[in-house]
Amino acid sequence: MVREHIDALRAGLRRRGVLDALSPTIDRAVALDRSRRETIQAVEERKAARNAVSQQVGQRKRAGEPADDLQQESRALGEEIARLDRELAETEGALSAILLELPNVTLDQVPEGGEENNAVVRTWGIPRTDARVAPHWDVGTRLGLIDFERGAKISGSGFIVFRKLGARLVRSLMNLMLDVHTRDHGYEETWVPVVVNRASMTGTAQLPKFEEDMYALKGEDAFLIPTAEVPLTNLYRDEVLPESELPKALTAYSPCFRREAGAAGKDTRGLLRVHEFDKVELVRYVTPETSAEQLELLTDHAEKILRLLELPYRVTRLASGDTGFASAHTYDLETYAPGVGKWLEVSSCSNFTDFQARRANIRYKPADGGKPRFIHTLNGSGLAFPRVIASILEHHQQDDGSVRIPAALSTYLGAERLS
RNA sequence: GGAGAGAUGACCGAGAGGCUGAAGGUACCGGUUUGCUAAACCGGCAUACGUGGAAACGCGUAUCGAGGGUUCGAAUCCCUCUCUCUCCGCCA
Repeated sequence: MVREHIDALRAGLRRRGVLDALSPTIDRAVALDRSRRETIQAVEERKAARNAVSQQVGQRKRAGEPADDLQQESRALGEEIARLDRELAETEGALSAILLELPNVTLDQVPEGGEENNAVVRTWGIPRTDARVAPHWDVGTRLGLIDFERGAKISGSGFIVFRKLGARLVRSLMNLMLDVHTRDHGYEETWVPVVVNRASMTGTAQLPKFEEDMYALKGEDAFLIPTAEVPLTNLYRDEVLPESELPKALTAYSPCFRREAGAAGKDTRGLLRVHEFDKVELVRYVTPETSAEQLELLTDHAEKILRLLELPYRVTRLASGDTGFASAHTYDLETYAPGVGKWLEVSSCSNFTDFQARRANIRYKPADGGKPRFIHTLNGSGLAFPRVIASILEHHQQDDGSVRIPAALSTYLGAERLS
């Protein structure tokens, strides 16, 4: 597959700005692929010969004739086959290891270059610019909604305890988001395990590249999910779906676990970067022809939540170099938090094209009866809670220090104001 | 956690070292025929990789849960693992 698209792959890597680093790797993959095919030919030739000889042995035995010479010949072939098979396994192992290290190729509308080329495609609402807004950790603590100290005590820094209306706020966000996505946007509600096996982590491409970023279970080859994308996308791993079931839209609430190794000191204050957080995730399984428009749809579903929460936001199209490893096209949704004076990423909506589908082997049977094809997968947060909470506590903060709760949320929370 | 049973094509289900890519049936597709909310008969009906070919298709290899082993030869024998079912234990 890579063999036929080698030029597209090189161009894609160049747009990400990683071609120079990965060029030798590609050369190696091409060489391994050639070697693989040569070895296959050699080994299959010998297997064909062995099969023929073994047939003759069987015939002679049935006829009561000795077959020692043929058995000798076959044994010799068998030894060669064993040697070539080992060689083949090594080559294929090396090749697939390389292929797992190669990122997805971004789509044409994605700008080249790094972060500096990210482009805001639209905005909604008006960010507050007054300097009188307190940061969310102050408000949250003062109103008794968040207990940072005890979270750190029982679990470590980056683990949050929500209390009273703060805890209820978390539950309200979950209900609001799930209700909107299932009722208004047609997603199937699911509830998934937060522990998954290695195959699932590989299927959505968290592995092998990002193993150090995740929590692994001791004594088992299992991990805590960094996002519900993992169980939701792996739900149909190794399956063939009828085209009539597409697009298939799934949503799930889940806690998400991230070690955030190497992120110490960067945006870590308060709720901005925590090790365990809650999120409602959106996943879509679609046909290749529709994935571009489906990304627009999914992104709008996520934006809808921000509008209901009356939080100003902007949508950014990530440049190639800033687009995630597995993604071909990503929109980031950021809401403005005036207390910390930052745009907070609350959702990342991506089209993975067939990148995950190849790894997870998810296909669909075309309605016209053709051969199964890889589907395209998309996902996005709809939304991640902590930064949304930070934004609510800051953007909706009143002069008297209380926090106004927008109407869509107050029905769930049972309160129109936090004070 | 302990004991036992099992895993074969879309599905059901045979096979118990070579003649099995795999009987038979169901479903599905094409055809014939009987004139009718259908039956009978005939034919077709896996995937992947490699290779040849413009293509139709041909050839080779692999695949009977997964991986290893025994053997000239494994769906069939041995080992490990995974999953399912039954019983016991434990538990929200």
